[in-house]
Amino acid sequence: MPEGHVTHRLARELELAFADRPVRVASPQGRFAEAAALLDGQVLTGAESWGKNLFIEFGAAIVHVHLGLIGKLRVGPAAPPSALDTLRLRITDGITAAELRGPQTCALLTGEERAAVVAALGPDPLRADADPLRGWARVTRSARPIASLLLDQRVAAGVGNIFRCEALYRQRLHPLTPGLRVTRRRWDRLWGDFVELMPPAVASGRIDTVLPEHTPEAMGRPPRVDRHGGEVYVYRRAGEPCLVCGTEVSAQEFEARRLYWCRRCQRRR
DNA sequence: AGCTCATGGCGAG
DNA sequence: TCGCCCTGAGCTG
Repeated sequence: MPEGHVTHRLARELELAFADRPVRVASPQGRFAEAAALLDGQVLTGAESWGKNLFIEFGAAIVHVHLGLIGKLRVGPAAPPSALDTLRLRITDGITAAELRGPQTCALLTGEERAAVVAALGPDPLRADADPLRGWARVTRSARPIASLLLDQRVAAGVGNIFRCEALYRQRLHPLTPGLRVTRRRWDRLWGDFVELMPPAVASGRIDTVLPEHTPEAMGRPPRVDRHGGEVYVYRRAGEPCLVCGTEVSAQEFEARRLYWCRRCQRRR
């Protein structure tokens, strides 16, 4: 579920539903029970996201949520919760309810601790104050492959496997290109793709990366949308024809994640 | 009913 | 580099 667009979207949804109102807070599963009891009945003062981290604020007390690979936070009309054994956190005002399951992190933080989490992150393309040069500084002095660097949250906070594969495709960059061989111009364009693609993903809840001239319809093929809901060039399309050149999309395990690319459009150099 | 995999990240070795 | 954590959807049988 979770690249940066998801957590930013959730922050918006939480603010819209609960900001400046007292809420009921509970942890039916029990693992967050002590903190939940402390926050129950308090005013939810705001919600903010930084990369893949979500901060839900109750005055000075901050709930830090990181969904990890399988975590989900669903915000919707309040209804009796099911599967209480996995329900880590529930926030409700009686009208709307937010239900958190399977997070990698759900912890109560002080402002200072939150600042430390943020300080460990690189620039977030979804934040207006992001400085892409901080990411560039790491890329240009690293021999690590660009595919590895793009998942490093110190390089670009909030970028995950879909945005990584898709931005590399859009810039026709081979995933294993060493960072120090990536030119400044190419980095600017990669960053530009994140800045261009991520805000619409926050708004829509899906990741769309395909240019109008390359959509399956434009190429005379049936529409093809990934399970995550978006239209993409290579992500999870192994063996299918590249939308631009028709070559079978390649896939390979790389650093415990699946990497997708077109060996013809993204040549090594 | 069971198995596999997933848009992450951590710590041990 | 690997194993591990967390949950549930989408397959296979």
